[in-house]
Amino acid sequence: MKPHHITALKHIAMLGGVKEHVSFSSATFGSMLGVSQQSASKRLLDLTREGFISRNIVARREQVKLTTKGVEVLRREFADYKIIFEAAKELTLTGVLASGLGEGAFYMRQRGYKEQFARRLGYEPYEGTLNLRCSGKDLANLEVLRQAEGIQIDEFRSGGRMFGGAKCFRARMGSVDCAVIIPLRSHYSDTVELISKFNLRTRLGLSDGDSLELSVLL
Amino acid sequence: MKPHHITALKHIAMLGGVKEHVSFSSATFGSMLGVSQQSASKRLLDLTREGFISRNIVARREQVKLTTKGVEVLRREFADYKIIFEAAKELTLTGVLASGLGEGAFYMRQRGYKEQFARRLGYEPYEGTLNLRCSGKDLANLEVLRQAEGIQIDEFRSGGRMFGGAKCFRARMGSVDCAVIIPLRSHYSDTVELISKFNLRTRLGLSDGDSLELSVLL
DNA sequence: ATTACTAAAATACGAGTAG
DNA sequence: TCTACTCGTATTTTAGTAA
Repeated sequence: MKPHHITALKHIAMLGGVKEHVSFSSATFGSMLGVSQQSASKRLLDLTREGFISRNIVARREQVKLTTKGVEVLRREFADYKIIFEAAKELTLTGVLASGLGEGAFYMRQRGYKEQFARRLGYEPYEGTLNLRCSGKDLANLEVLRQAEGIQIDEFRSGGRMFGGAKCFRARMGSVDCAVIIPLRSHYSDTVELISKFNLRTRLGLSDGDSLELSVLL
Repeated sequence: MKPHHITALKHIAMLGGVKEHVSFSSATFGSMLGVSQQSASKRLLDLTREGFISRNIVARREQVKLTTKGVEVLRREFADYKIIFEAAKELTLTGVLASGLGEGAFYMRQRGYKEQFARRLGYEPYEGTLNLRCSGKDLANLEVLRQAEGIQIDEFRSGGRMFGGAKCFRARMGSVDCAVIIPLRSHYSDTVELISKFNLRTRLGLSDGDSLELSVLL
């Protein structure tokens, strides 16, 4: 991703291209970026080809909107600036408790993970995870976590397959300690997994759809 | 300011170059930016020449820190992203009441300003201003205001001199309506002026050094 | 080890212009 | 009008290398 492509995306976003299709001519766009109509046109072509924006050229007017991939790029940038200027040691993440697939429990039963969590977090987590689904402003905070270092959990091999690495962050939900897990080699997701020494669901009386707020240590 | 220079500044900032001198080789810097050592070296030369960073090359290790001008560039970028993702209609600005130079009152007595404020804000402001000095996180919010459109106050000529244009934003301090004024053609400042229908100083019993919080409408 | 010069290669740019 | 092509020029990049 080249700097001038990020700048171009940013300008489209500032016109409202994150939420809806926006219209502008390539000449106008050029003067926003401080380049010629021709270069602006090329930027739009490049961004389209690489899947960062979608275009509908209807009649005269051109309609441009950022794709999810395009928005992601900007969210990542935003997260960088948050780290620079808000260098917070703590971050509040809110989201909705999503129904798990029981998958989390499978992973948490693996010795390779169990041992690492025990060693790095100081406790052996309950065999099960909560899924926290974030939206809006919290997606940007999630991005801050993705950029941040966190506590490393290494990948390992067991039973003939690989179990991927992850990083985790200590957090508190109410008065209960827990940890946020972010898989290392995964594509973008609006959902993170929470683990804790306890069965958070029963201990805090949670059910799917509940709104959760946690403060995460960076 | 070229996009790749902004990216370079951002990376220096992420290493901590906003607050203190940081060390890294041009080769390391190059791999951070995804360019060669030679290009990274050139970036550092360019940024130095243009006054965005200061360098001390002592012995082997190089010390780099962003200048005020450099930090400003990034704050402006950050403000853009805030506008994109936080598209807030309202913004909270906090700061400290700074002693005015009496200058504000001079300007507020000018008919050219008085009339425009009366027309655009719906009231004729008290002849005097408060100076609000911002710091830290609020400087970024100030930058959001500078990027935002606001209510235009046009420049005018009177008594053989020009009075510059400005933009203002409706705001509330506690339960009192007021407005934040941002001069259009001025260099960076951490201080904004507040006007109101009332003498805010006496009405709210304010004195220099008091901490103020206002919610500003964008 | 470094940084940064020179020169050649690669890339980006915009004028002209077609569709 | 508009977008986006070609193509000559300008800028940027990097390899090689000096200090």
